Amino acid sequence: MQRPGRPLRVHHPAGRLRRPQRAGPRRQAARRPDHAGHEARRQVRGPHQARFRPRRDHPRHRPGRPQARDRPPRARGPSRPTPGRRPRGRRRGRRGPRQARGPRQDRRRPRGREKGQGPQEGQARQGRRHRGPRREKDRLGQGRRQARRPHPAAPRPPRPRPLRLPYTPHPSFTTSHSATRAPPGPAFVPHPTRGSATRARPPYPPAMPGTPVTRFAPSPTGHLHIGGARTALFCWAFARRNKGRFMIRVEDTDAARSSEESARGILADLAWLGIDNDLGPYLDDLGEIKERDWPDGRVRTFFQSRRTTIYDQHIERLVRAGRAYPAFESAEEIEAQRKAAVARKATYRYPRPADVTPGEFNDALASRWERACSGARHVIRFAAPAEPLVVLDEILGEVAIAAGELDDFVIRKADGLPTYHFAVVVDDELMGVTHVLRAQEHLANTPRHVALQSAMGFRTPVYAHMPIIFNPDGTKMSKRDKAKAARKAAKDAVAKGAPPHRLAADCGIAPGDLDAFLAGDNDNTQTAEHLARGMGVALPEIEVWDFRRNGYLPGAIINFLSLLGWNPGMKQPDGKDLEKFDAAFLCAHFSLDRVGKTPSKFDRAKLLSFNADAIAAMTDEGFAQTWLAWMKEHEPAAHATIAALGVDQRLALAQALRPRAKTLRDALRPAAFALVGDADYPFDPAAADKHLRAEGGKGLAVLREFRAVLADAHEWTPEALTRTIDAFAKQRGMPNPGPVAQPLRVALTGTGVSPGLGETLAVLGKASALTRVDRCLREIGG
RNA sequence: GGCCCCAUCGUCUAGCCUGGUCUAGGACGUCAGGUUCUCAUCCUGAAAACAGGGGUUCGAAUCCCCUUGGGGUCACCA
Repeated sequence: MQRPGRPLRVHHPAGRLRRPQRAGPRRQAARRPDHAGHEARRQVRGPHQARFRPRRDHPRHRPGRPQARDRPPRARGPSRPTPGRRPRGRRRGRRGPRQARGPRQDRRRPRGREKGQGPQEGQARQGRRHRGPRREKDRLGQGRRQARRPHPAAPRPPRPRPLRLPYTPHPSFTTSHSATRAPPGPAFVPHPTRGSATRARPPYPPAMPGTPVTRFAPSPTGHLHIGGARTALFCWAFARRNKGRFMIRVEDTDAARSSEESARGILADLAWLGIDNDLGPYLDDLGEIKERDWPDGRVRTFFQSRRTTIYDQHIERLVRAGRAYPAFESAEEIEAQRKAAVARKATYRYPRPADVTPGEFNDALASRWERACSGARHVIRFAAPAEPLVVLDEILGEVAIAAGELDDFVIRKADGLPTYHFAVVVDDELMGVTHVLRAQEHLANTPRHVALQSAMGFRTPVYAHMPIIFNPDGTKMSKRDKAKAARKAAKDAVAKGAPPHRLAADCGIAPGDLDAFLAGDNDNTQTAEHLARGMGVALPEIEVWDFRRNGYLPGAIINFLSLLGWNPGMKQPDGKDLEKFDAAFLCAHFSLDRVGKTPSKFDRAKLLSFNADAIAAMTDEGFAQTWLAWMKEHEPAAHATIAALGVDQRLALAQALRPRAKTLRDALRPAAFALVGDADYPFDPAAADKHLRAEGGKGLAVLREFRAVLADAHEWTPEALTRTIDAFAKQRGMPNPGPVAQPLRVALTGTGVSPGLGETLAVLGKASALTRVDRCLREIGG
């Protein structure tokens, strides 16, 4: 057991991977009362005692701290040892050889120790001179930190020790679990999307024992959120960069909201992005979910809902160790208490029952356990530790949480399923996860996890909390945004006089569902989408699926997402910042120490620009292929028409469309002329007036003349046709081809806007082009 | 409200760790020109930021403190 008042230190499974204690955690430094006091302490305190200075040393907690103006003069000069600095801003406090200053000599000291009592005079100075090399290339985003060793003369800091519990771990913790329902299946089957060429030689060197294992753990309650995709991407890139393994685990412990269909969709989106996993579920060629385990088959299934037996064993272990207990209050009772607390502006914390003594499986707990086992409805709560917790975060630095902030949270719900906190901790341990990269919204959960790990004797993985992605307006990007947008559109429509029952019928929604949705009773995404489709309203793109459907390229999304919170920090030969790169580049260069702390807003305009550039970078052939494949999935009718075109025509179309398409869906609009029959498009009256009828039908006359030229053309390619138009204009003494091009454009497409005429003619083919011109001359020319 | 995190152009960011080379660089967007058969692409240019205050220093975007602002989290959701 930890001594009270002493922070629980996290420790890492693989000692060599573990970063040494940071010397410059922002917060600890911030607690320094002032330079003078600091200076004195720096001189006299040995490194190790300093490490356990509890946070009560914060200046705010210490009365009568000296003010700045009371400071004595300080030593000057460039060689003056710099006091621990407060890291600020991006990356501050996470780079540089801080550790070598001597481990935290100026930050932590045991409670009660006063200035001037430390034995190691001058230690800090020495430590500083023995800094590790600068900016050395880091693996695991930690290399720089590894270089920061304490000075050899410095006493070794005490090793963080795992908490011991009065039990031996259940054999199931390290071996296979026959109780789980997972099919046996082969261990480590090759990834289907890697293709046969790479099957013989894996694209990534084989993972060695002790290499990092990251995981992406989605909850299958809907599509893959774009923020989730970023998390998955960084986890994946980190694993690839460090020759580790990337795992997917399905957190489906919310029985009411989880579905296998969602899991399938998320897996498909991940595969579409090109994020492949070495461990956990994947989709096979038939779209069936398969799982890939460690070679020794230790996990069996990565679906948490199938692992309840395992969680139950750990729950019992915890209860018998007196670190968890059954509680019998109903959810309603708790809710009432919480509301009451909120009403009197107090923070609600679950009050630990008087008969529960942490660490003791006494009679009271035994009878609670018996009552629970005999079927009484209950939850299991964790007896949270009373001591303060400190969590090391690769991105944020050190995050401390005061004692008593944690209450006895629920670890197993009344339905018998574990809560997120518990399942995560158990599975990260059992599945061999070494690095947890997740969104910053989980930061506040981390102390719970660390406390749980300590209580269970588990290792603590390396944590890295990534900045959150927001909407441009600063609100959190959420699936609810879709519901909000749809609700607003629908309410507007109703306000303008559309009867709700008509709206529901038009959109294919049950009237009751619509009422509930409009009233804000639920944020059902499906209802929102039906509504949007029925009303022809575009919903905000929030999920990967939205971007996929709207014709974004996975490469552009990967590139854009990478830049949300990370950047390579490299220049191009022309001196500009490097920001266009592919997934392979990311896998080669990703590191945690270039991940920022600042939340970012999701700028669709920039993503659109990235997508347009990605399309511009394709070949015409590649574009034609990708576009066709996209249409087949999302616009089958258009696909049928375009697929019927000849190869040359398709290529001409690609050539025409590619420069003016920002997305694959975008290409549909300029392609409209090719999607209609020769007699099926109307002539835009305004365009016809302007380009054909104006000035006494000048345009019509030119068109009539050019029709003859067209009829004589034998080389029917975009380039040749463009030359024909130019030559015709020149011959007629026109300053530019406009006077012939615009009438022709209206004739061929019905509008004044279309791709280049060479391409347009080539796509249509000679017969179709002449038919269209004739029809125009007939209908407009009379 | 408690606890925690964050702070450079409108947005994404470089620079910060290791203070001077920063009259702060790039990208997206915006605006103004130009090329072009329309639209789009493309080219050139411009406007645009170190949140505020204090401290340390010969010198602060950079180190320290405070304030302010933004965000996260406080579930039998994950």
